[in-house]
Amino acid sequence: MQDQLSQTFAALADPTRRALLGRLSHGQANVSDLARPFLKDMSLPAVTKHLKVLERARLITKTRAAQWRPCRLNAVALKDAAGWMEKYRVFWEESFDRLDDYLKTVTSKKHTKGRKNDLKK
Amino acid sequence: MQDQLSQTFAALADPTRRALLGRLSHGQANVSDLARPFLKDMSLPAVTKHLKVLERARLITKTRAAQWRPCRLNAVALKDAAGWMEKYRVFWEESFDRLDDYLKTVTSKKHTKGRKNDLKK
DNA sequence: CTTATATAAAACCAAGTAGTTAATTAACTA
DNA sequence: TAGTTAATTAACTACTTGGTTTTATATAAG
Repeated sequence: MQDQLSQTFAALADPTRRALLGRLSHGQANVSDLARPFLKDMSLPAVTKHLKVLERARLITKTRAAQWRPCRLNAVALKDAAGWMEKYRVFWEESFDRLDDYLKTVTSKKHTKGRKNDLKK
Repeated sequence: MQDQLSQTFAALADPTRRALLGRLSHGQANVSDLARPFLKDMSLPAVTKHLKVLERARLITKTRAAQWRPCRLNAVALKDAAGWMEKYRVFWEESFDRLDDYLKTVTSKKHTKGRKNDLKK
């Protein structure tokens, strides 16, 4: 993976990782705390790997305290991802706007060729 | 991939696919129109595959018109993804809030064991 | 009926992902 | 020093991804 935005979205494309972020939104935690809820489903190294993905995507930061590795949420990358999505907000904010936009698209493509199809709309 | 949200984020984790969505935000287009800007970098089947990823993630809808396949943006899945991110908005909205949150986390973990470490903060 | 156009499907490959178990490192504790 | 706890690393496997080239299908146009 190359660019930051792709890395962020890729890191979010996994329910385990999203749950880890959810846990960290309540406060910092070290690896075994974070892993505990998942140990019925997967091993500790699997969680460590997920954390490494989140760390490389700069969604969390890991520090050191004795043998523990406290992790904290880092929301900067989330901000960028949310910023990218903002451009599309207008497309879901009201469904009648989408219809309006659709009609504009159709008419701008067709208006040199007559308006037969307008009957249907 | 399993859940809708993961599928959405995974589909967004590629610059080509994000550019395709960007193009579709200006109006519907068929496959070869969409592919044109990318044909220096990759083949047409590659673009078709990207479109299929977007389609399975329900980010676009493909219809039929003669031998063309007009594609349109479908923002519902984007809405859900943006909705998920909303929970984290508070973590990037102002950096001093993050520091405040951090301090609350630290003190709630340590206040039963004395406050020796508070000197450092 | 033949040919050109638009798109999809098939078969393949290299690289990446998500998991495993086993071994290793590092720090505290007795 | 020996043992325990926390976490990482290594080696391996199965699956997925993103690309390729080649082949096929469907529609339109002569």
